[in-house]
Amino acid sequence: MAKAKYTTHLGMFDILPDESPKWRALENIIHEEAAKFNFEEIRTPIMEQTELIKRGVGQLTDIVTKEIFAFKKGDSNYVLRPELTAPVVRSFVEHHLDQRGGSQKLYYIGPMFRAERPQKGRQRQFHQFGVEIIGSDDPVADVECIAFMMQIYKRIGIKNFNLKLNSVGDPESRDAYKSVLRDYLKPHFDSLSELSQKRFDKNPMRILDSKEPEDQEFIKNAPVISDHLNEESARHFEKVCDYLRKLGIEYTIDPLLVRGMDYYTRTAFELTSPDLGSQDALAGGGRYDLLVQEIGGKPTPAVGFAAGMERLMIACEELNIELALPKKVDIYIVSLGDNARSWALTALPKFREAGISATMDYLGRSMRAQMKDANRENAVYSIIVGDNELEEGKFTFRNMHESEEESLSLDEILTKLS
RNA sequence: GAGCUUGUAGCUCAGUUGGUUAGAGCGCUGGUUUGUGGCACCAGAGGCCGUGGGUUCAAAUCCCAUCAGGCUCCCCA
Repeated sequence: MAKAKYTTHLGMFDILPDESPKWRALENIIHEEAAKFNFEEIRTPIMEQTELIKRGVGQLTDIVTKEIFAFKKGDSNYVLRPELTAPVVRSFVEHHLDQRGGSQKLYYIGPMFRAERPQKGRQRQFHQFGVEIIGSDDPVADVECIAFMMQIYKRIGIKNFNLKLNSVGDPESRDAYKSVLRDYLKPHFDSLSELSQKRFDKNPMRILDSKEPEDQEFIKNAPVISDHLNEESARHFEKVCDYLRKLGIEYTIDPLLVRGMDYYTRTAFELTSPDLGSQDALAGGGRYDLLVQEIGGKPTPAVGFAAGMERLMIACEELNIELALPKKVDIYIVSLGDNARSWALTALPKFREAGISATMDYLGRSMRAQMKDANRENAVYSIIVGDNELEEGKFTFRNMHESEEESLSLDEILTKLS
């Protein structure tokens, strides 16, 4: 139907009234669980300085090189945020949040923007929730972060997933590993895919992530970073694994897990689901001990994750999980005639003040049509008002599910419902 | 950026080898005792058959172009 003159942009979608309750339900779950973890919400602007995203996410990442929506206005370069770790860190540095004391345990919910080709589970405007714990390098922080992430899926009832874990090492370990990896790949350089050849110098670890068929043979036998971690990184990683086991959180170590953002150090993890199809990552994250400094703050360790909300909802649909209860309204006032209509209008606030949801017909329809409407709106009770009822001061109070009626005054109805 | 694929009512889709006023289900509106919903029945509204061009006596149907979706690769949430 290319009939509508104005439409949403490619890959951007309206959340319509039939869908919004499940979004609110999901958001409520996130807020409630975050409160249990004592995480605090942070909200940052939809737009950031382009330079922040380039520095934070990494100049050479796909996100920055081809997926950002950026424009210039006056002397400023604006970018629609493609992720929230860099903006949260910016906020942390800008407002000296370290001065609040301790480590900052922050969470967020909101839209992100990436100019990709849309497909199932991938949109240009999509929504994430996530956590950033800034100021602790204790493995406890890594594990609390993962535990929160898992708790959301557990509470919703998504059980079918795979938590993949790896350590990408600190800079020292990583440099050592990179040269080992280059030495290993060098003899095969000409056989590598074009993309991997490009990555060879700047970021050879990303080659491990390659899905090009010609690379697979070399990836399979490549040296593994866990054999090249320095003592500190290795100990940190062991602790993380150990704590996860103690919490009963299952994981698999995936030595090939390398994440797309440049800022990750040491712990990296990804949660995938077999219910999602080709875009199977539900959530991903890791430690980024260098980012705060990169953005201009004091050296400060941090760890976080981000989870895709649309993907979570796709998984719910696959599993027939209903996030939201069916809609309903407590009272629907069916009115006949002008006097009854104005009575209805003035009765509505009395219910609402008592915490009872109440509505009426706005179209002056027939009684039958109003009853149909009450049914469609899933009214628990209807109140039928006509001239007879107005004279007697008693109204027909109908239980829509039981199909039982009684004649009551407004006060009697209110008492009955409270 | 590349490959595949689809465009017919608000939604999901039928439309036979091109042939009279383009169909169904759901949804919507009204009605079946003028004051009672869900079920059933009846009726109605709603389509430049994505757009433009071509072939033909005749095109939703064939051809070309174009636009817009969807899926996949890549990458990620």
